Amino acid sequence: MQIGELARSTGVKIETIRYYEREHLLPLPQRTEGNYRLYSPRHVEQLRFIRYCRSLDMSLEEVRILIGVLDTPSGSCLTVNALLDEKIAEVDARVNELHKLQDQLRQLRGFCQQPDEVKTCGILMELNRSAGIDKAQI
Amino acid sequence: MQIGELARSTGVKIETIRYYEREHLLPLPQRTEGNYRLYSPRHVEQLRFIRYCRSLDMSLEEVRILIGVLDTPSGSCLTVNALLDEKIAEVDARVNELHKLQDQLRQLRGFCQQPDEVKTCGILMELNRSAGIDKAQI
DNA sequence: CCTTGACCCTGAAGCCACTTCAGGCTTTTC
DNA sequence: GAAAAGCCTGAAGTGGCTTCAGGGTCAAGG
Repeated sequence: MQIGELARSTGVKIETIRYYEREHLLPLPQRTEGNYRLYSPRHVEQLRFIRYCRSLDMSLEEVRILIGVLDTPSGSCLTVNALLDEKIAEVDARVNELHKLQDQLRQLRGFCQQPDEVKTCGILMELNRSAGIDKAQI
Repeated sequence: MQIGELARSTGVKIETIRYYEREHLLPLPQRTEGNYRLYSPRHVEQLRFIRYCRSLDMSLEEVRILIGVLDTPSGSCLTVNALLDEKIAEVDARVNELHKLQDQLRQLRGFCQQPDEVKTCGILMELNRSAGIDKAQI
């Protein structure tokens, strides 16, 4: 299976596949006589694993760790549990931040209901005001 | 006011201030004979404005747009309203994504309550399984 | 007068996870 | 035999900074 087919069957761009190879996240594939990459089902599996982890917001470094763990089947999975706990905490924190951000943005939006002149636009006035007192608040 | 004082009084790193200057987000400051940057209260104000916008998750490009709008006080603020509406939609979308992510991560975490051997770890098994059927699901 | 230390300067490179680009080779199809 | 589709490499670009190397400036103390 050539790189194009791998790309189509996983939905991952060709350039990204080559990038993962450079980053040692995918094992080196065989090559044809014409120097084209040749992939095995094993590669498909590992690429899907990487993408699924990425869809769970893991960094490539974290994926690298997981792949390392998978490669020593008799070891313990403590690392995996810790990694996941940390990730959960990160996402929770980010959600809380974004909730606050939503409030602020909606409040700000309320300051200008219809298009105004710049100099009297409530949003811009509020942005300037908040920037000014920002330090005092914190 | 030299760059160090500006940094202290706004909580922005010196290197970041110089970076904003390179990016034309801050006007060029005067210089002393010894080539030190000299800032005015106007610079303090604008730097605070930038940081406040950044704290609202705006990109530097968006901040650049807002600064441009502010510099033409007699224009309309339609751009500002549109920008903010878009930003609100983005944040809402991101929050929804993260909520789904939270569910997935917590469910995954449930697959391995106590440290296991790698080959029987529920998390790793589930990661592999989900990666495999991922495409079929979508 | 000289040195120490705090402060400042520039330009370049590093970070992450890719994406894009330039320039060229291989294989298939007409 | 020529065009089109597919593949190759290495380098540079993205955003929003941060870090680094290698200097120059300035006030205070000995």
